[in-house]
Amino acid sequence: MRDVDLNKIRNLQLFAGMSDARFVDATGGAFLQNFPANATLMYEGDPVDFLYILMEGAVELQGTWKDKESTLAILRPISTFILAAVVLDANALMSARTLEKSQILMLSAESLRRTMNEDPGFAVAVAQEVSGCYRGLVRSIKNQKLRGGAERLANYLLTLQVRQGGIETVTLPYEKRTLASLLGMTAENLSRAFATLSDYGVEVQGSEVKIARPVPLRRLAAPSPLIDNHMPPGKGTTGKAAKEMWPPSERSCSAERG
Amino acid sequence: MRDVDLNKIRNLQLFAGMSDARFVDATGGAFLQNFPANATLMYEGDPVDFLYILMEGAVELQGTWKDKESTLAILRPISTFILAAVVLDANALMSARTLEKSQILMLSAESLRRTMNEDPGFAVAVAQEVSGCYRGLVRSIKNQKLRGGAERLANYLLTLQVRQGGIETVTLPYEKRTLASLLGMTAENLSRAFATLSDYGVEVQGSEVKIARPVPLRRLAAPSPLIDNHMPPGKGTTGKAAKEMWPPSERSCSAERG
DNA sequence: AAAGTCGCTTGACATTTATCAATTTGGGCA
DNA sequence: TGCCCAAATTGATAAATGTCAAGCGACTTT
Repeated sequence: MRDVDLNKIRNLQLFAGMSDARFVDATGGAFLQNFPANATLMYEGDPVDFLYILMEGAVELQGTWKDKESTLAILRPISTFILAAVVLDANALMSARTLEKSQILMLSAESLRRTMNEDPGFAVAVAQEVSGCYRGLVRSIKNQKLRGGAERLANYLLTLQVRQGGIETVTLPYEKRTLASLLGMTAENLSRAFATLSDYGVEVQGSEVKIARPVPLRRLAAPSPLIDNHMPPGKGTTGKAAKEMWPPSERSCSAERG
Repeated sequence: MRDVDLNKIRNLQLFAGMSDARFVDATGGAFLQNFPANATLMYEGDPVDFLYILMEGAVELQGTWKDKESTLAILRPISTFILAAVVLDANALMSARTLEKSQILMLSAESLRRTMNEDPGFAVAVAQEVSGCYRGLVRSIKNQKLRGGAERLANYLLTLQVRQGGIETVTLPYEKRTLASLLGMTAENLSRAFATLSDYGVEVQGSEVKIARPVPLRRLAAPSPLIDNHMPPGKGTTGKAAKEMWPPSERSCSAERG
């Protein structure tokens, strides 16, 4: 295990408050693994022996039922995954596969559970990280149940725009069929949703999407901080918990209750 | 604060490993509140100052967007809610309202966060509880994205049957329009979904639903432990974490990978 | 008991989404 | 460069779901 790799995760919120000695102990059996694109890391139902931390590349979490499958989330570095299963020593509920060549750090689940019991700060950090993931899923369900296809796409584009620094032309970070599955629709319907958004100034060319008229697009999308996380880039790259702590909790929102 | 009430939550997994002294400290500012049916406890977007624990009654968690609303979960005693927001000191992402006359215990969020930092066992218990909630949401999203309306209803009925002890005739625990929203459909479509299931031996009379021919219904529903939690009643009433620890993690599920 | 309310159901219709088939596009590779 | 394959798009059609309106039935209120 190269020190340079461990140092990257040393800065994660998850390990922030930990003493060096305990960090070395917790990451003792860790190893860094390289995977090609489209490698399945784990099938849903599998027992979970490791916490995975994506260092480079991209990982898709998906669910399957009766020959159907759906993408539940797509992760970018640096992200942990299947943390909840590690905490509960339970089987995975989602499959995980790489979308690109990826570098993934694997930490012993058992060591981490032991460390949780020995290091109060670490247990708190884990609780925070899982809480962040939980809130991400709440957003995802609301997005899915309350919005139609074109609305989900419009909001996806606006969120992407924020994450890419607010520029006019955003770049889709993965294939359209993957995006379609993430947005809960077929590839065909994604094409049609893009066509619908052309009335709102969305111009597509390959993976480049120009948001020519943001105002009408925004009116259609109606993004909400209670569904969409528009955290600016660079603010919270150290975990899902940090993403959910932005913006700082505000008092008295009664004016917006409608 | 009556001791008899505190004793009920003393037995929760969440407070299991805690010393009596610290328990008294953590629950210091707690109070038990009675609410009528249809009382809104919290609007989405509100700052969260308390952890809520439902002692009696029923609570609906719902999300709103653009005049649409959807039920995300319905809780029965004894359940905590908005724990993730408490952990992160963030605003609520869901509204909460009572469906029936309810008794709810409210614990100071700040005290709990302090206790997490002081009591390692408690922090671990919180991490486990949130992990259980997280996995419940993963199941919910898979249910929503992978199944059609009639399939969701069929699985709901089968899960209900297990929870009510395996009897032939189950009782719907709340109004059909609420159930419809929970299942992600309109009340009209729920009626039609019940009509569809009549071909599979489902006979409805008011809130009584007779599952006359379980075998064909099961074939349609195709329940999966990776989506549906068929934990038998009485096994894990002490929190969402316990619900997710059942059944015990099994090694080698490769035969079922398909 | 009559009137009214509310939840549920049913039918007709509109909209959305999925499916199937046929091309077209575009990227990787010899 | 040109070939080849997978991805993306488009059209036609089917299935699922939502919407609107009417009616039924149980319950409450007066």
